[in-house]
Amino acid sequence: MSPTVPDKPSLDGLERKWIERWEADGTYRFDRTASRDRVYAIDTPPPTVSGSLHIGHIFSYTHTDTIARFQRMRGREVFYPMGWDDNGLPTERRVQNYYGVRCDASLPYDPDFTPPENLTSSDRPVPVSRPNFVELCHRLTATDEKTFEAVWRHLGLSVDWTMTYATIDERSQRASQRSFLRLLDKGIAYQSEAPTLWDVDFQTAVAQAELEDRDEAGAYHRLVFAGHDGAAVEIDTTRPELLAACVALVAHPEDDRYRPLFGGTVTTPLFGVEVPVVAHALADPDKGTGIAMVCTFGDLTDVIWWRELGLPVRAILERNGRVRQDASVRFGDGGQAVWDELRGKTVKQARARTVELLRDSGDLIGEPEAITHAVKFFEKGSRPLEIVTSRQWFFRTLDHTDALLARGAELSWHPPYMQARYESWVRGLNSDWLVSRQRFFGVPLPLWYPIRPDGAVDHAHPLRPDEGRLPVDPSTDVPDGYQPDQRDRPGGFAGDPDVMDTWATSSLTPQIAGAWVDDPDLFARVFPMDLRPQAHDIIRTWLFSTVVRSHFENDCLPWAHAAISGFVLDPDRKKMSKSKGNVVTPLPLLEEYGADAVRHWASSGRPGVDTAVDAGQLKVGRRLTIKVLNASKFVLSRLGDTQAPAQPTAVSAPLDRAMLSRLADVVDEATTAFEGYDYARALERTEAFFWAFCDDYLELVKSRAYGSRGDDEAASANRALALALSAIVRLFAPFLPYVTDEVWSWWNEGSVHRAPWPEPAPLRAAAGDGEPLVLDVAAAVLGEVRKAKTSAHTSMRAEVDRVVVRDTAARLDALAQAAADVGDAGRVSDVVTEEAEEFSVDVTLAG
RNA sequence: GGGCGCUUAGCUCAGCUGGCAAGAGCACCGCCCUUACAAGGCGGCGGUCGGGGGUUCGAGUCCCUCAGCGCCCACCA
Repeated sequence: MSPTVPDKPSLDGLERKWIERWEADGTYRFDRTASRDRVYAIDTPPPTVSGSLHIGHIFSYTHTDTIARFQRMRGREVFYPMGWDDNGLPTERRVQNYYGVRCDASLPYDPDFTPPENLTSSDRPVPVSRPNFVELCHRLTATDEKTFEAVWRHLGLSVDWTMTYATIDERSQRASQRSFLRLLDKGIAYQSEAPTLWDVDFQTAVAQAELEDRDEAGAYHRLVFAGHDGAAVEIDTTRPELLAACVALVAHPEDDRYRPLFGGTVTTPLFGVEVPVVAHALADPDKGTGIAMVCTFGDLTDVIWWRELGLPVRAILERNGRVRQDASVRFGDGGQAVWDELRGKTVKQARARTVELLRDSGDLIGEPEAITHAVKFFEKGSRPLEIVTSRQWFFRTLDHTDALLARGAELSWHPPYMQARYESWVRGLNSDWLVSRQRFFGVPLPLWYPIRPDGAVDHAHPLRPDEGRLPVDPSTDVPDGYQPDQRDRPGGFAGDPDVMDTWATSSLTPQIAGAWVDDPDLFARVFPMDLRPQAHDIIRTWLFSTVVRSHFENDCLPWAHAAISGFVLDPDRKKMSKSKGNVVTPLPLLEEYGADAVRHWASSGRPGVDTAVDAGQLKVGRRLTIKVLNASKFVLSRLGDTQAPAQPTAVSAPLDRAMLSRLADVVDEATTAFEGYDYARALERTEAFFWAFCDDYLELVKSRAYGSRGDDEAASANRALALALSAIVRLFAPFLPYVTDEVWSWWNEGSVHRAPWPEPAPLRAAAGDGEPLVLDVAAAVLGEVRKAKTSAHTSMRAEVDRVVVRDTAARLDALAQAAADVGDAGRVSDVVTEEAEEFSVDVTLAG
């Protein structure tokens, strides 16, 4: 094919052109007839669509895309779907704000409902039924997904856009519910009425994986408990408002100060309740006064003491975080009056009032001592978590930590040290995986419960659907053997009101994308997958939970490799956050620098390494893409001028052979790097070669390629240029998909992204005995000539009378093989050599 | 408290299994309209590779130790 090169190559319009072409040609379409060994399957992270795309998304998805493109060029059929994580709390919050509504599950469905218009921030949210609310969630996520897809296409992700899924769609719900029921059969899923961490604003239970410690201002309050015979016991507490929930005092069994009290009782201040003094090894003699107040429940240590010491429950907080109206406690003298003061108050208010009362009664010793301490929060929450007792569903993980650690060791981690995070998480697990949530927009737990004749719900005997009925919504669907009018009636049934945690569904992305059970043929071709790409912050959630599900469901790892990306930091290397206002949005960058340049920046961030947004680096990428365009134009213009020989010309000139030999090494290095998931190294090697190729080789060979040394010499140069350009464009293709496909199209049929990845062997064959030293010495001498011209303030076109090169015999031999090219490139009339120990050059300019 | 990572030119970072007379880009300074490229090219300035020990013919590269920064984990009255 004779090259067709534009006169003035430009980046303008390239992105639109190639986005359309790739779509029309189905360039990235997955061929599902490919056998498993030819398939490379990627478990793409489904981005949360309830928000805007973040530069961090651009960063890590680009990493994945370079690997996808490399594998495709290596001949693998790449299974590269895209999911949308639209299920869960973030969507609920966005829908509430966007439409100005609030879900009220007690309302009936209103088929004519339309959301309020012309919202102002002062409008109170409109209550809507759960089905109406879910409709709005679907409506908004559908438009959000379109926006996201447009950005991904702009970035040039080689996703197969015919294969998308959403974590709330029917297929995901079916997979999620099916897996839940199977885990129920295996005894992995179980329900339990137990104290769990609870967010009082979102009014839902929260799992260990969603916790976040935050440093909060607090205070130690020293309180006096009355012992027998007028003795007093002092304790320190940060939560005096829980005094009414106190069920015991606890100290270390070896603590001589308190040993005499064990087995006896003391009386709480204010409330006058008698509580036991008990011993437990977890009590730390060095903390506070060495003896602690156990409340139901102030923190997770309280839960342990309560459980292991068989203490009673005195719960005083409602699920909304306020003190209950009725205490389940019999108080001593005056206790009821104190309670009356506190009930209905928030934790904060109750704390303040309690302290006042304690001070008045003389039970507070000294003043509270201000401290800063870590407090557990729901990662999306704004108030500290409380602990309340509720019925929840769990998946057993604690019994399986050894197996899960073994799975972690089986997985190939890139970079390897990320495995340590997984291990420390698994080793630190302290509860089973809590999967039920008291929310609305999620996959429902596929269960109902019989209602006994006395009206009590019989949670111990859940009613389950056959798998063929899935997905089901127990709030509208009816269990087999029941009629709709038996819902919530004695002798009838009740639907489980809860939904599953978002991770309970997104942990099945390999099964969902691979159409587990629904399409066994596809599933067998793509599962277990090859790659899970993701950022390091969700190792404990998404990565861990996916390993758990695959372990139980398929008895294998879900993928062979995990490629962990770092974070994107702002230009000052600070973590980005909305509150700091330093979040960089990707679209302006894509528009200013172009997708290839943005991808170039992203690809320069090495696996797992946090990387700063860097305008300089983006400019470099922009410059590189323009350089690729221009260098290609030059090379192809040479090919166009030369009569294409029937047989490819041999590469005869030593300089050409040297360049090809060096290039073959680069191909080797880039290939090895990519195989090890180090896309950044592959890029760095390619780029370094390319700039040297342009600055040195092209300049050295230009004159000869134009025919200054005759046709045979020109043919060698042009053959080498053609081989090099073809390889270079393909090496860059995973990083710079737009400019490479543009350039490739100038002299090739078909997309470069379906072209074979370059092989070193043909380059080595063409290079023959090529000695890279020839290129090195020639470039070094040319550099000295340029330096001389620069310091003489003359043009690079200035003629040079004479150049004397002193160097070792070996290097002078190498130079001799390229002396004519050096002379032409430097416009040197006479190149003279003298053997010497050290390299040096004398340049005598003409005139 | 345990663990992981980082510390190389003013800035952002490469330097993989030890051989480097220490690299790139940006920034800075200077030169050049050179027929692929002036939204460019060429050249220059700039570092005792965080500190201290050790192994070695040889250490930015391996070992020990200390310090600073960042992150992960932890039952944090």
